[in-house]
Amino acid sequence: MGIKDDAVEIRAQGWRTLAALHGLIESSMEKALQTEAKLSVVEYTVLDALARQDGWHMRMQQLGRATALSPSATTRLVNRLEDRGLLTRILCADDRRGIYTELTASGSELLATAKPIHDEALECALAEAATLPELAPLVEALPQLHAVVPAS
Amino acid sequence: MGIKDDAVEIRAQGWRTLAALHGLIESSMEKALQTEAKLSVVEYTVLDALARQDGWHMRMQQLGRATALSPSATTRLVNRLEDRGLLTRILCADDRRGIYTELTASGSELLATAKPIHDEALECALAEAATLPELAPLVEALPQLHAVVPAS
DNA sequence: GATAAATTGTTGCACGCGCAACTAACCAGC
DNA sequence: GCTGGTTAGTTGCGCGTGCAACAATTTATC
Repeated sequence: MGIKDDAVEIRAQGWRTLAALHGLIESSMEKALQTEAKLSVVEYTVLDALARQDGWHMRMQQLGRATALSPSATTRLVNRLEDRGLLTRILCADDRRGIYTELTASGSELLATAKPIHDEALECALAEAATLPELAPLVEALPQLHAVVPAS
Repeated sequence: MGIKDDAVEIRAQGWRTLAALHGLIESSMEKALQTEAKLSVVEYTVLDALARQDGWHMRMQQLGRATALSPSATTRLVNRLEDRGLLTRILCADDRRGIYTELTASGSELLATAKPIHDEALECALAEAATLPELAPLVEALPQLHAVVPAS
């Protein structure tokens, strides 16, 4: 039974580390994006996700899953961004319940100016986290997750 | 310059994975703890952190850092838990600005009943995440972070 | 084709959060 | 001891979020 308890404790420890690093990055990135681009982290996430689809449309539900947000929060998030002219709703023809969203020109423009801010805040937060002994292992493990397969 | 861009993109990818996994775990654990123990995730985190100090006292500020919460949120979080009789404020004598918090008996009791719920929700969420190809690598990397050094 | 069931997205409401401004207590320097 | 500056914790306020209930559309069953 000791072995099983160990597994539980190891998972809990990993989760605490994950949550701590997430909180550190998110809060510092939130401030940077908010003051320099008038964007919250989730708003940036949406713009970035839409841009990454590149011409492909995303439904509200996919947006909700990509941001871990409830349907209602997704609705209002899209409302805010639409009111600012950063994206547009597109009723899709084959399923009239569904709603696609698409970046506008000023949306991709704002994303382009926000990306360097996002990237720098991320690098900065990771550097700070690397100095904390309980977070350093996770910081070092992150880049190795999606290791590039050496070109053949 | 391509190399530097790669590093930025790899960091961003790691951050997206981290955020996605965090959101998945947090939202599923939130529901479990909320319905079965009337506790939010942060509230559980506080009780757990206090219990882990085991007799040692924590200041509000430390609590705020442990939960990545603002000072005001920390105050109200402690208020809620104190109103429910789960912890008590203790004015500390040598610095009369500082406030220590301590688990009450019913606080540790509730924590004891909530821990299995927390652990099971975590295991369940990790299992689900392991089935998603973009999250699986991080799920597998987590337990290895604080690897036990083989006894010499 | 009509009805039931499931799915998609939107609104009313209460609640927890961060920011800014504030009070209280400590800590220089003199 | 008193003044200026810093730190710890608390409140007012606006805002974003989840939950539950809802309207609109699709899909299944007969």
